[in-house]
Amino acid sequence: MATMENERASRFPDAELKARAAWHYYVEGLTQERISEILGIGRIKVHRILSAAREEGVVQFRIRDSVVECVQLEESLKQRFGLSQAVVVPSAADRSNAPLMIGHAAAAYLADNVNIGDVIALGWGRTLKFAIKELPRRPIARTTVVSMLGGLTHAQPLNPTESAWEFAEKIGAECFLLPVPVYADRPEQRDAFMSQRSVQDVVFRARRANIAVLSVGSFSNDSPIANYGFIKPSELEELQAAGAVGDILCHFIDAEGRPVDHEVNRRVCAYPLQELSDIPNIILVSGGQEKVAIMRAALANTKISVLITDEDAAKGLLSR
Amino acid sequence: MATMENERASRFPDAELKARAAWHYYVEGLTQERISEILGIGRIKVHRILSAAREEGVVQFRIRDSVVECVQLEESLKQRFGLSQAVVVPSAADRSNAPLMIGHAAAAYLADNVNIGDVIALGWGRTLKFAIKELPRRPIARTTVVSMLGGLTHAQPLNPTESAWEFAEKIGAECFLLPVPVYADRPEQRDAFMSQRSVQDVVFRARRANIAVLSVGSFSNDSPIANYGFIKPSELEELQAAGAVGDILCHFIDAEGRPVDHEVNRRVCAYPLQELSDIPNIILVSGGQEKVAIMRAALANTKISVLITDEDAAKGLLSR
DNA sequence: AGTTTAGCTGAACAAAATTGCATATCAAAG
DNA sequence: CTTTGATATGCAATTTTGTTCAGCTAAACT
Repeated sequence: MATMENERASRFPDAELKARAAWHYYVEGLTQERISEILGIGRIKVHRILSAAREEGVVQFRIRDSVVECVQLEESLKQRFGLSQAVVVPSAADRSNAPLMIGHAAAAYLADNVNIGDVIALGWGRTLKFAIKELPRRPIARTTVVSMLGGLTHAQPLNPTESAWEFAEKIGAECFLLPVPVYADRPEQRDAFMSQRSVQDVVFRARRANIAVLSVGSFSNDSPIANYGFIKPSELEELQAAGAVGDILCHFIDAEGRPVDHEVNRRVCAYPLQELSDIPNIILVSGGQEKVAIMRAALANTKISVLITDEDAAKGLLSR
Repeated sequence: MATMENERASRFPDAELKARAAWHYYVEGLTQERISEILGIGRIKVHRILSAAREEGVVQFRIRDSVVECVQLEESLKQRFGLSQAVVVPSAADRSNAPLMIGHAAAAYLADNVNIGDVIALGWGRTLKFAIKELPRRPIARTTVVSMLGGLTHAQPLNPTESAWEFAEKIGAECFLLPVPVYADRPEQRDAFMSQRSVQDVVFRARRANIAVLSVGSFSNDSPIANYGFIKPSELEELQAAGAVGDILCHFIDAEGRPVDHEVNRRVCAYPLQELSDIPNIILVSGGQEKVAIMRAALANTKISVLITDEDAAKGLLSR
């Protein structure tokens, strides 16, 4: 197996300093200058170390009180969509921060709800990436993480394989990956890939998962699926023309949640949509205005039991 | 029962705003000015709300990476004192912040280690107060908190009764208090108090606890036991002359951990020291240079199983 | 050696956060 | 309707934090 270059290495490899500085700054409440004296380093370096600590999730923030309005939305969502649980966070003021905020909440949820022995089937998306990043690194015995999606051929920072690996590493889980590209070049190749013994084995494990964590993608142009270029712009247009409102597990579906009839959906190497129902507890993590349509579609045709989202999306889902 | 004035009410009763502001500030990383626009309030008010949020523990900070040197100390402590677990945090740069730092760690420990059905016997101290304050408010089913100490007659911010109540409230536990003063005026009164049916009942419950959380006090002059004035300065001197190095559960003990022979120890209304051995899992939370002697004494004569402390104290305990 | 390059560093500046203080607001009491 | 006291607000001065940039060092390359 090739060397696993697990993201660019931190600029400050000295975890000791990061942790110490973070303690003094966040817990003890000292000023950065004071910390620089204590640690015997420059003030600016302290600042940079603290930034790195936040960046890497060495310090985590947890907001305890629930926001009243959000709690109401949670209740409405549970009722309307038959969820067992809903988490609604305040919407990010800055649109592009939505994944950050929702990911944060998802991390908190997962930290509290993954138990010994759980098998987690994992989807993919920017929001999930943030969730995984913020997950505390605490081993949970006999857990398993199984990726429901193939990988990207050229390693990208945002990659199903990478996400699953990182998740597994955080909770000390065994990790199973689909050793195939997300999209094969041709449908026949997809079938060939998927019928591989090793692939079938991983899909089988995913089917036995008790938790699925997944996200959905929209057609907005900052969507990774649009930008990474494994689907041609022309195909994206065709998909939309065919009624697709977005993707779930890289399958494009229409407003009713049904896969659209398009070649792309026959090239995808992923856990089959219709088999999601084998997984008892499906957690959908997604939010932001632009995701409302695809979220509604996903909710319509998949038995989601937990929804983690933001106010904007929650209101959008509940309107009309 | 008199009205329970549970600490001065927050200056900003609007939990909604606090939570929202905290999300935007800590999770999304917005500036206070930007938040003031979003929430439609003054910039300075945002600042004050955030302060209140920190103050009240609405936001919590968690530092994930362990500090290498601390981990080594933890190992040494476990070995040297036969502990099942040890937690060592960096020492506060500012001496007076030690309780804050250690309390933070204790809160994290308790949050992870209190389980459904646990019965927790609780001591008292500044460090414990901080620990309780930082504890996340999450109900844990069928838990019980039992105070091992009597209360202060004049309500003080730092009060065994208050601490137990707050702890119980945080985890949704039933709460049992010792309805007597910490120190009776005369030994005979102590005996009378302690033989009360209601008191015996609480002591009995404490004896059945599976977890005890306690701290120790030293003779340093910022120690609450010295300042609150229920022990006269002359008595404190006598105690020291008699060999006492500090107190555990308000019993004064010598360097070997044995109660000194002094009237004060016959006036204390608390769970009896020698019965601590009935509680299987005793967590000692304390730290700072000046506590080394009393901590060593406590460790010598009580089967502590978990020690939560700081670098200074850890080094002190391990030296010689 | 001479040159290039990447990585740090801190000085100087810009932005943001914090605090003390004066003023404004409001409700209860007169 | 006024007074009074408590509380809340914002201004301004100050401290702290964040950012940019130019210099420095040392390893890598020619």
